[in-house]
Amino acid sequence: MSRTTRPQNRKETPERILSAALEAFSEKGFEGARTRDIAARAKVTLGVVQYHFGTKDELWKAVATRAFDDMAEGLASVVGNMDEMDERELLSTMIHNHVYFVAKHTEFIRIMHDEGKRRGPRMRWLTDHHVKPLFEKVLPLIERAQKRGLLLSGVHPMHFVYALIGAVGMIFQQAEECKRLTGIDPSGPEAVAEHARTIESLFLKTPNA
Amino acid sequence: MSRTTRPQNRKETPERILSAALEAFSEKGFEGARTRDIAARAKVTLGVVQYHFGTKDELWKAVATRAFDDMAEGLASVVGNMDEMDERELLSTMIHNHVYFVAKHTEFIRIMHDEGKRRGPRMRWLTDHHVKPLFEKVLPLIERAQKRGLLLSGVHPMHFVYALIGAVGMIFQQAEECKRLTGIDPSGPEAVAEHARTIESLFLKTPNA
DNA sequence: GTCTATATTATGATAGAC
DNA sequence: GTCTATCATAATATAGAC
Repeated sequence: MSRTTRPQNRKETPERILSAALEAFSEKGFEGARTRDIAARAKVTLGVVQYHFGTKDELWKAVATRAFDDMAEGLASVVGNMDEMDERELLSTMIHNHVYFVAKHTEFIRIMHDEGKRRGPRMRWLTDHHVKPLFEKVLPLIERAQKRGLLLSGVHPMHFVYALIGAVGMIFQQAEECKRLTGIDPSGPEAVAEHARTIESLFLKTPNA
Repeated sequence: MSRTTRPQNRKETPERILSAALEAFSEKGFEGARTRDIAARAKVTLGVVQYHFGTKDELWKAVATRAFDDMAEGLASVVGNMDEMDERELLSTMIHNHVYFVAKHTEFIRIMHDEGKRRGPRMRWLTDHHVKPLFEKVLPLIERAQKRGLLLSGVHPMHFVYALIGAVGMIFQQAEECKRLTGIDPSGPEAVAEHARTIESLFLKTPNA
């Protein structure tokens, strides 16, 4: 019905390539992913990928940017209407949202933690362009909540933040291992809900203490 | 003075190769690491690496086995003399030891979390040979401590365990990012101590509750 | 915009001299 | 046990036809 007659490939080519690249980079890492494979997943040839995105490195940056924007957007939407809820409720919502987001977008988290951990140009680029801006936005929220006794105080927020994102993400990052280890898929609906409860119990202080 | 006259290379060749490989795999991942580079770091040639360890895959397994054994050993030594301390003290010691271990052996943790997260033969091998046996040894300890109210109860131990190892390890796994982000080296002595305190406060319940 | 063909490079693995 | 030389393969990147 639309302008073209392609039957199933509703998405435009660059979008398909981006999705395919996200999958591939997430599954295999930057070095492990093959541009030919990405092209094949997107049902195009190598030349097309390079026509749209240039080098493998530029393709990776495009993928990382999209992944990060999606995550940051989720957080921002909550912070956006801060005024409508009390602070404890806000933090609880943020934690739950984030657990659900990470569970639903395992690939994103895997890419973040994949290159983010290595000394190298991609780690520097990712940190400078995406992680640092987000970190500096979240930091004051943490510090205020610490002062009000809603979060563990007496420690540098850095420790709290890394403990939190590690606690939230590890089970999903290691989802394949977890499945083989326990037989349970951590991304299943009950598991996600239980993980969110676990994280909230551990990290958000009970009001009546 | 010893049998040979090599000036600095006290360690035997296979041992040097193993150390070099641990470094390389940790920095670049399995695919990113180059056997030629590993050989160069160990001050030998490619042929020598292959003489001692065969294929790249076998070399990786040797590295992973050594890394895992080192970690498991630390835990076992604590559990070994359980009887001499009360349970709370035991858990506290385990947590602190583990934080210090991970901080000191960033490479180990990076390798574990690197292949452990991908579907593939290395993940399966690692899980079956190392992760699962350790997990099954730790599980009863967790469950008992949950029953006694020392750890968060009412959740499947799986969630607790992954939250804990994530909270402990993420800051060290992402050490390079953390340095660039905050200017602080999380593996420095003060940072490690503070992280251990953070983890204990978050995960080990206070006795007077 | 998409494809094929080619250039260039570099990998893991092998074979054999010393 | 260590080295060098080489093989077979496969990667990214490029150039140009359609």
